[in-house]
Amino acid sequence: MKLKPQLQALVSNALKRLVEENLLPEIDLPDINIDRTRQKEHGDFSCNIAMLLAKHVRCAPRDLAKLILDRLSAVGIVNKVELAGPGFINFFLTDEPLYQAIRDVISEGSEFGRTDIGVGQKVIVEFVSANPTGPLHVGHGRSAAYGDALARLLRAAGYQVCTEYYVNDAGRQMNILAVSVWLRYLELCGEEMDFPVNAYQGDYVWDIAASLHRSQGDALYRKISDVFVGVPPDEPLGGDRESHIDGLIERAQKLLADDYARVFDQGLNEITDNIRRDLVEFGVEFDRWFSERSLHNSGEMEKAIQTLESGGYLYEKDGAKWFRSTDFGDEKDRVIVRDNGQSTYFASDIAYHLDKLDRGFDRLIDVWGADHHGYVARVKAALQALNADRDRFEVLLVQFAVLYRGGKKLAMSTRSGEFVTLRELRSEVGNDAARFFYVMRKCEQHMDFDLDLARSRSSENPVYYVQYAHARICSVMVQLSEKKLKLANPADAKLELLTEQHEKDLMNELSRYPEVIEWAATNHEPHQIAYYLRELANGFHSYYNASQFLVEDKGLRDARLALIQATRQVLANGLGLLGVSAPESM
RNA sequence: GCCCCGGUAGCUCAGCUGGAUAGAGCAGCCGCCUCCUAAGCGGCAGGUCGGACGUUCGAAUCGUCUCCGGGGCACCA
Repeated sequence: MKLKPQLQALVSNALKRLVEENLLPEIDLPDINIDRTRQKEHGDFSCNIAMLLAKHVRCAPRDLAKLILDRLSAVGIVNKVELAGPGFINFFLTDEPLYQAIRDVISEGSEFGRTDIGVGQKVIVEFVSANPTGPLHVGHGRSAAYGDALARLLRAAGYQVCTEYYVNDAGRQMNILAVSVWLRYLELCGEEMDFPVNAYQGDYVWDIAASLHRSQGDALYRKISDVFVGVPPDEPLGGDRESHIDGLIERAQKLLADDYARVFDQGLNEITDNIRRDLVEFGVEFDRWFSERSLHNSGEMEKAIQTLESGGYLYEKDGAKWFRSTDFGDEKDRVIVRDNGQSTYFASDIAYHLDKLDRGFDRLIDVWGADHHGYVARVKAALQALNADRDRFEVLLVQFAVLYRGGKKLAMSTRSGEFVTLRELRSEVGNDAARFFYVMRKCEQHMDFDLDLARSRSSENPVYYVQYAHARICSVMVQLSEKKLKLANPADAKLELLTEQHEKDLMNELSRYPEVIEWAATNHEPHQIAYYLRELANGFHSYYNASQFLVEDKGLRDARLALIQATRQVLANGLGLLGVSAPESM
């Protein structure tokens, strides 16, 4: 059984006795905090309940602590209890829980650390969901690494987790991509033009146009003079970039008619495939890719709008249909159907989140880029209007990652095609370093991503530190067999032979792992795992430097090997949660 | 102007929902390989926790104000 709940029960029982003895009034007891201590002199765990209650019962904290302390019943794992400082109750434990941790790791293996706080709860985690208008860049990479680690963490905490990528395969941006592809295609056919400012400029557009040209030949060719007929001028000619590109979309749809879908789908499919491959190579696989278009086709979009309409939450203004989101705390009302009859992205977003709720998820978690924070209020507003519990919906905003190379900041912009892609990052620094670096920072923290540091295969690089600990342990086991020695069943090891301080410290770290998972999962903070792993690795490296594992004494040797085997297991489990490999040699 | 995020050691960041003397990595300095991988270990040095006021027995943590940096405020996605 877990340690903290045991100690909580102990304190809780003592408080009940005080109430029975009329030394404490019957009040609502606050949660009893049991914390790991920072310093050894304070024992293993401490409780601050006396200080929290002192004021309510008008009693000096230390006096109250003494009363509680005197009523704590004796429990096997508690060696000693002390009253300390302004009123802390400090628990000193026996070594038994430490040994138990090792036995647990050995018997549970890759399952060690799992907790049950999420059992029975279905949660969907949506992340990345980048528009299929270009390759993933390093910003998406952070969302991918974070979202994936979060999903793994929630699973480890017992939640039933579904991961999903929402594909924006409808809407204006996709039309802009289609036009960009088609214009490049026309250029491949020999036409010349001023490429629109607002079109996608990246080289990948050429690639898509080229494959279109290979498969379709000149079938999609139209005279360039026809294309630009009646289209408002582009920005460089004194016009407006938005109306210019919208005009081109209209012309393309008219001139290509049914063939427009070919161009559109070529762009969509090629980029989506590319994104999917990128993510798979990065170690991120989604349970489902959810198509925005499917919401249009299934009628869910229309249904969502209807529901809002009949609830009286919509009104017409300037030819558009508005949602009264200000009624639910948003700053201003939002358009959901434009005056040209097109529904907005917001409209499909409402339908999408409604769909998630219909699928029976208890909690919806969305991981968005920080630049989307303005959308949180309106989506919550919509869900509330539709009688959904808005608190079941949670958005985690991932702040930007800024790349540095040679101490210089790298500029990025999707539209202009100037960005570092996730693929480039991975090939430069490797998957492991990329994922570890991404996940080392809490998501709401702006991140400076130092490429030189991530790339360096040296001691400066934090990811190797943890991996090295794992590899070192594997290497010890290799040495063991080279010496023709064998480890008996580690479960039978005489752990009481582990008396050195480094050994106790390391065992203590191992016993802490399930608590770290629980904390990290409830707070959606995978970075806690990264920090924990660093501390665990540090505990091991110190031990390694101080003691020899492969000693003559078989009993001691087996005990030490059981300890480092357990350490290896927990390192592997933790790295696995972050999507980082645990190499057997380096 | 309004909203979100950040401001902690030279640099990059943790800091367990308000606790005991604020931590780590890197950079700097000093030590440690006849010994299971030195991608390691130990030590030294380094901080007005942006600032002010407030709440509290107790504040890096909570509240208000303020300064600085990033982002967002579309009939774009």
